[in-house]
Order: sequence, then C-alpha cells, then structure tokens
Amino acid sequence: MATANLPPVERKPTPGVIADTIRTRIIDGSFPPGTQLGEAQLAEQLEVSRGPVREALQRLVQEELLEARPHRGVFVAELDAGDIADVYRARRAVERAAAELIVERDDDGALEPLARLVERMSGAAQRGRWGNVVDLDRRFHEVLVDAAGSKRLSRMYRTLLAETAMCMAALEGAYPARREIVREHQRLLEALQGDELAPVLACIDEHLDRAVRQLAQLPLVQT
Amino acid sequence: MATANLPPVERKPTPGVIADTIRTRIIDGSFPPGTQLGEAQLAEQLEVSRGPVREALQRLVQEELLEARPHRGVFVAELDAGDIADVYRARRAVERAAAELIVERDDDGALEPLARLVERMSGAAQRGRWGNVVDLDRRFHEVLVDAAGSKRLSRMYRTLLAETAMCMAALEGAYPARREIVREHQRLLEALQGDELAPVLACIDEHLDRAVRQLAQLPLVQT
DNA sequence: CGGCAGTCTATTGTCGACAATCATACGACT
DNA sequence: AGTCGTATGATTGTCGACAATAGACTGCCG
Repeated sequence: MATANLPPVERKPTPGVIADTIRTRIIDGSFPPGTQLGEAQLAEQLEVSRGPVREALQRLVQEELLEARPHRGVFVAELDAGDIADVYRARRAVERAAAELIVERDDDGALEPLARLVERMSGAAQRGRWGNVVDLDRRFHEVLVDAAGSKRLSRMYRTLLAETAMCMAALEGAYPARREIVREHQRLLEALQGDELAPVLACIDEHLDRAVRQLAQLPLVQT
Repeated sequence: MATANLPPVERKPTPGVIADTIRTRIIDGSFPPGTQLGEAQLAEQLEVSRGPVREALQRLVQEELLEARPHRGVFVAELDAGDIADVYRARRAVERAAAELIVERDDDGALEPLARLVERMSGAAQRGRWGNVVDLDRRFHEVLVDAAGSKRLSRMYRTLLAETAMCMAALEGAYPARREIVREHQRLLEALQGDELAPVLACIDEHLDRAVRQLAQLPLVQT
C-alpha cells in the first residue's frame, strides 16, 4: 500500500486559533499589561460566540499570560521586576536540564536545526534586522529545549517563552543586546557539540544572567 | 475597628471545584487511564450544566492529565515507561532549581514546615499507614518547591506532581519504597539546612533516581 | 460638604438547545 | 467473501438567553 509519510491533517479547533491570536497580540504589545479583555467584545470582533472566546481566555489564564478576577474579568498580566527575574530563573532550570539531556545523548544531528538558526540570526544581525534577531533568539531556545526530547520540559518552556516575550514587549521593544547575542548563541552551540557538560551550563547561565541584568535596569512601561 | 486577621472568604468558582474533583478521581485511580470522560455524563452526575464541566475538563487537558481528541472526547492520559522517566527528569530539574534558591537564601525558617512533614511521615510509617506516607511524600516535595518562593517553579511543579500521582495509581497502588523513604527525606532536609549545595543536589538525584528505578520495574496496569 | 445607603448598569457565570462531526453497524456491490 | 457506501446514533462544538455578582452612580442624610 502507498504509505507515504503523511503528517496528520491540520486540525483547526476554533478556541485554539483564538488563543493563538490573543497570545500574539499580547506578546507583540497590542494588548498592554493591565488591559481588560471582555469576552463579549472579543467575541464580536472575532465574529464568534462567547463560548470559544471564553475557552481561549481560560487557556491563556492558565498559562498565566492573563489574570482572571472572578466576576470582574480577565486582564493582561502585569510583570514586575521580580517576575522577570523569576521567569529567567525558571528558564535557567529548564534549559540546564535540557542541555544535560542533549550532551548525555551526544546526538549532534539534533543540533543541526540550531546551527541553522544561529546562521540566520547572524545574517539578520548583520542586516540590522533586530526584530528578526529577537524572534530567532526565542526560536533558538525553544528548539534547544525541544531537542532534549522531553515532552514535559518542552511544555513548561513554552509558557516561559511567552512570558519572556511579554517582558520584552513591556520594555517597549527596547531589545537590549546587540551583536553579543549572536556570539553567545554561537558559543553555546559549540559547547553543546562537545561532550562536556560544565561549559554548556556556564554558557547558559552567562547568557540568561546577562539578559535578566539588562532587562532589570531598563525602565518598565507603566500602564 | 475590630480588624481580626480574617483570611479572604473562600471563593468557590464552580469550574475549579469540578476540576479538583476530577483530578482527585484521576490520581486516586477511580478513573483509570484510557477511560473516556463524557461531559454530558459528568454534568449529570455533578448536577451542573455542561459549561462548567467543559471548562474544568479543558483545564485538566492543559495540565495533560487528560487527552482531548477533537470531536471524539477527552480521555484519561495513558503514561508509558518513557513518560514516567520524563516526569521524573522534569521533577529533578525543578527541585534542583528550588533547592539552589533555598540554600542560596539560607532561610532556615522556611524549612520548618518541611521538618514537620518529615515528622508526620515518620509517625505514619511507624504506624504502617503507607497511604498517608505516600501522600505526605508528595506534600513534602510540593512544600519544598514552594519554599523556594518562585511562582513559576511552583506552577510547573504542581502539574508534575499530579502526573506523578497518576503514575503511582497506574501501578495499582503498589507504593514501592518503605522505611527508606522516611530516611531519604530526613537526609534531604538536613542537607537543606546546611550551606552546601552539592549534598542537597546529591540527595535529590538519589531520591528521584531510586523512585523512578523502582517504578520502572513494576508492571504497568493495562487498561 | 462628606459619608452612606440604595439603585443601576455592565460584565461574568451558567444554562439548555441546536448544529456539526465522528464512530459504528448494516447492507449492497464487485 | 471482502470491500465500499450509507444510515444511524452518540458526542462534541457552538450559540443565544437568563441569572448572579461586582463596581459606579445618584440621591439622601448627618
């Protein structure tokens, strides 16, 4: 029988696309922290009933991108400096664990997508497209964790990445680092290709520590 | 004014209590892996409409205790040996990070609840109440992570604990370890009270590694 | 003029009904 | 006999309406 390697057909559950839409709006800053998202209003704009909207909102609440106050509504979460530090603490924990798994398995083939991302990041940086760089930065770390092959680590990391993006949106798009970003990812990738765990962990710590330090000293946008 | 330290009145959002109810049923084995949970059926039993039930189910789906197959229903997730290993890998990552924070802060007051739990665990073990021991075991680790004071670590860990409980339910209530459990927690607590990080991490690794090894060699209940 | 009670409105929370989708069982055709 | 097509049944997905709650406003009283 003709058993081509067909990927399962693309499912489009309505609440999922609604959640994605709203999430995108949150992390790109269209919905600044503190804004109330009324389900009736969203339902009208998206031309669906309140049911799916409610379901989507509830999903985002559980990701803690939104905060639900009973009988009052859902609001875009507001992150203070402590939260930023906390996000990066959690990211460090997950990335370290992922790196351990990757080095342990020593499967350099899994690192190839990472190499491509660094490549593209370098190109984007040279052309001054910093918007792309920050996007590729997130993608790099996501792919890194996915490469560990742990469903749970990946699951936890997805939420953290969304919160990271929210932090940076709250910083008014001031993407702090510049060319060092590319260098740091290159070094991390090289370390991963080696067999030693310690330098990998050092790279991760350094990378995230620098990021959180730079974010911490920028002024938060008040809403 | 009479300002007694009244805790905020207990909020009871319906979907929340439904989710808790179902979660309890899952982790205590009343709903074995693979069973379908029809929302209509649950709604009737709980004497509420399908709306809140649907919301609760969706919450559990996102915790990955349930699996939703579009237009077909939600089913209790089935964990294989790989999943068990994965749960414990993720737990290790979170607990290590939490332990780092605790040792770093060196606030022994936060460890007092842990000491009490170990105390009670010891008592329960002596009285042969292994059901209580396994419960206190979970509580210990939950409180441990909470003691780190990181919202995100706590959030991630809650899901992992639920999955852990599910694993053990799938093992037909065969709680593997016995008195060593109490000893291990005592040693972990002592290590936490010290200033050194390395022995703490060693304790955690040992504890979780032993657990996953013992679980791995038990037969999984087929459903 | 300030504080408080009562009302009013907007929003969420809940419900029951309809429509769409998928699985199963049966029958027809090759 | 096996396979395909069709009918049926059950379940999810979606919708609009009702009820409950919290905040805001107004008017009254001190």
